[in-house]
Amino acid sequence: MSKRTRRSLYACVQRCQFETQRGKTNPDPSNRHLNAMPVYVLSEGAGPGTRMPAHLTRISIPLITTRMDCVNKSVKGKVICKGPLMSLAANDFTLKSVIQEEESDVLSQNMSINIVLFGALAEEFNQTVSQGDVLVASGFTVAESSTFQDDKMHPCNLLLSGHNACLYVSRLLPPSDPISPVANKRSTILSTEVPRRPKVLKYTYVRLDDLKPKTVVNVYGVVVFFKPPFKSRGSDFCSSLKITDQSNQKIGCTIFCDKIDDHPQVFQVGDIIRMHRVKAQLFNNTITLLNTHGFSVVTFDGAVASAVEPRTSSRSFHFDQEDRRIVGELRSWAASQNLIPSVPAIPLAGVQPNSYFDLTCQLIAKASIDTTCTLLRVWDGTKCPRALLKVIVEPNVTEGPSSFSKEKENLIANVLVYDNHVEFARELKPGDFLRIYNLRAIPGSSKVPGLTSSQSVEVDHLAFHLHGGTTYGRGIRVLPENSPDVQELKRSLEMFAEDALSDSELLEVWSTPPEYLDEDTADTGTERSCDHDIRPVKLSEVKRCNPGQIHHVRVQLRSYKPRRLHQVLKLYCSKCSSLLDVPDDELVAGLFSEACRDSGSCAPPPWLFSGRVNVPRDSSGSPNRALSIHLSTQLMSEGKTKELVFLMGSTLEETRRLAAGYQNIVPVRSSDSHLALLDLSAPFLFRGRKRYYGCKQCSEAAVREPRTDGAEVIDEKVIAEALGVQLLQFILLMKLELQDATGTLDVFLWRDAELFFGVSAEDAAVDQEAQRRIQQTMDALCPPGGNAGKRPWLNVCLTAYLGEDDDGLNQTCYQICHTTATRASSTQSEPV
DNA sequence: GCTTAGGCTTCG
Repeated sequence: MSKRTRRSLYACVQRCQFETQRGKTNPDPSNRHLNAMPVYVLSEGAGPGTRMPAHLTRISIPLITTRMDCVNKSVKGKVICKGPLMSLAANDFTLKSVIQEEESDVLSQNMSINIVLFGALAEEFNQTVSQGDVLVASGFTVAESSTFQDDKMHPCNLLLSGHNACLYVSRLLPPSDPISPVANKRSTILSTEVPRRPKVLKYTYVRLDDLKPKTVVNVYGVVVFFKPPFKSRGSDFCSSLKITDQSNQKIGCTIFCDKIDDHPQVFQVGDIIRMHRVKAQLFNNTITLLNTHGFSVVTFDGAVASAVEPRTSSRSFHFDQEDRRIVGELRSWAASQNLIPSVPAIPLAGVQPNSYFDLTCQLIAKASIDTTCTLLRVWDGTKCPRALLKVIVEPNVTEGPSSFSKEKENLIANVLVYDNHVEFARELKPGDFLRIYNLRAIPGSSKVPGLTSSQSVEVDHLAFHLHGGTTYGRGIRVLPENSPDVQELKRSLEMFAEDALSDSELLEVWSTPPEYLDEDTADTGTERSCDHDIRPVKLSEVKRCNPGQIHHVRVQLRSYKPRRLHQVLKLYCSKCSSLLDVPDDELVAGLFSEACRDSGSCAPPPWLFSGRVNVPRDSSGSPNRALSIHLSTQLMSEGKTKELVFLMGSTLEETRRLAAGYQNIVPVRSSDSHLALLDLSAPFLFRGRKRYYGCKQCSEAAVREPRTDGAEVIDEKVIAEALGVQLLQFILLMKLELQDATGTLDVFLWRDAELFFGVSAEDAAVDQEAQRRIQQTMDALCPPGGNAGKRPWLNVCLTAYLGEDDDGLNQTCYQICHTTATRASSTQSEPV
């Protein structure tokens, strides 16, 4: 923007304020052109809100209705369309524009709305507002949209005219103009208006080859070795670390703190660590670092692609763009140095006998065997191909459930922890997520306490031992709920959620301890299923806390989005974390007909047998077509002709019909005379009514033969792996507005959405019953058109975490976890 | 308030 335009805008603001001061109210629309109605242009770079009147309550565009009370309400959106200034009469104008609510994470219909401006406001809007600007409107009225039938946009229009109408406009500062007058002006305002702002501390970090003995410094480094906190002979826990940086110096660090929470949250080699106030000291002629008074530590995941999320128990810590930069540089440097171990974490399914490995798992139950040995019963959702050691213990010494279904029993590993780890294990609770470091898999071990004589003759089983001592970083860490590893683990454990919900044994693990249940549970719509030992707090208190904490709240559901429940369903890539809408049938059908066009002749690979199949007719009597199919000769020889076919030249509808007769259908096309998969926007696999999608970014898709190893079930995972497809996961994503006496809070429901609804996202994609259940749950928690009195009170567990807003700035986000909607008793048609 | 550990497998 030029200086000149800006001056005129400021003039406009002043003039508008002048008009406001005169306090004229002019309800007569014929006079509206006489008034200059305010278009306030806010400081560039700052969002609207910086100088917005505090009495305005923002209302979300999808929630606008003609029945709403518009007094003191505001609406915010980006100008996505600006119509021409139209003349109604001499000196009277109107202008139509479309604004859209900017919600990148939650999409809903009705995110855009027409706004119609009249009189001088239309003129000013025409002169000062551009497409792309973000504006906040207030003093509007709501009318039915006459164009709703045609544009399908929003059933309402916003009308802005008269004295009360007001627009606040903001636009971003062009990055190429860093010393523009506005930028200068802003900084002047800041320094004069806020002179007592606390001085921003600037931390300096010493490179690891620049450490001088007896100095107290701040350092950054990449962890190349660590021992999780262990009890020292003194009064503290001790963490032992070795870190390095671009100087390639490797420096040992020893941290003593009496609380484990204050120790560095290092979970794996490659993590990035920042320490403030550590002392360099000579020991054996080598520099080591020790924590000193005022010590603080923050750690980060070391993966180049992961979010820069500080891990700390500190309630306040300094973290800015400079830190972000340093972490990024250390990550890329570490990646180039191969510092991150090639075998990061091994699931139970991948354990090799006689190996040492780190296991990420959930503790299901534990039992003391004797003073030097404790049994931890854990699972990670994968099945170890070897028979596992069985340990029999008395039910009365077991904490957590003592018996399980056969299916689950097969997934449970018995871990025996010895000596110093026994004390640590005492603090663990069933349900905890753990990483056990340097666990050893021992084949055929027979001399185990608690073994029955009949089992001791079994020699082909694997035993897991955590030997005494701390060498090689041996130990156990409780992983925080928000760690990506835990989230991934939970996703795999959720595969067994159906068992879990019906298993009485899990109720033992998960049920809320009775002392924390509220008295009036009759009216609650949700139940917490976590075992956090914390008291419920008010939303205002939640907002005052730093991210990284868990809160229990008692709230009502004020609103939610998206309102259209099919939009709740998303596709998620666990590798690159991208989130996609599920493609609609029209788009998919288009991709199929496009693929039909290039289904010319091609030479299939030798492992495929080619044939033709007749498509079952549909009721409309469409022509009977024969399509090319290809079957794996290996599977054919095993008589499994229905298990997997590659189908060419079919329409979406035909594929859908054929899917009734084949377990797995992979649609293919001809590309440069060889077989290829369709564009990955289309499902790469049809399994009955279920469709599976792959990530475009993370897949290297090609038609390859699945390794089936005889008995193995051919499912979407086996096929995705064979085809080089990174399988996208169905997830449910919603944004809920919670409310209690102290205010409202926007929270996400995502990670535990399946638990919340008792419905799997995959089922929600195909099963009307599952969809109905989600709808009924939301209707029960937030009755449509109902008043606040009808909304049940909900007991909710919230996790606060650090996320990034659209501008890459840190923002505290909230997520509902460990919470289940109770089967609504208020809805009549609830299935049993 | 002071000390603790200061890597480097394996009894069970």
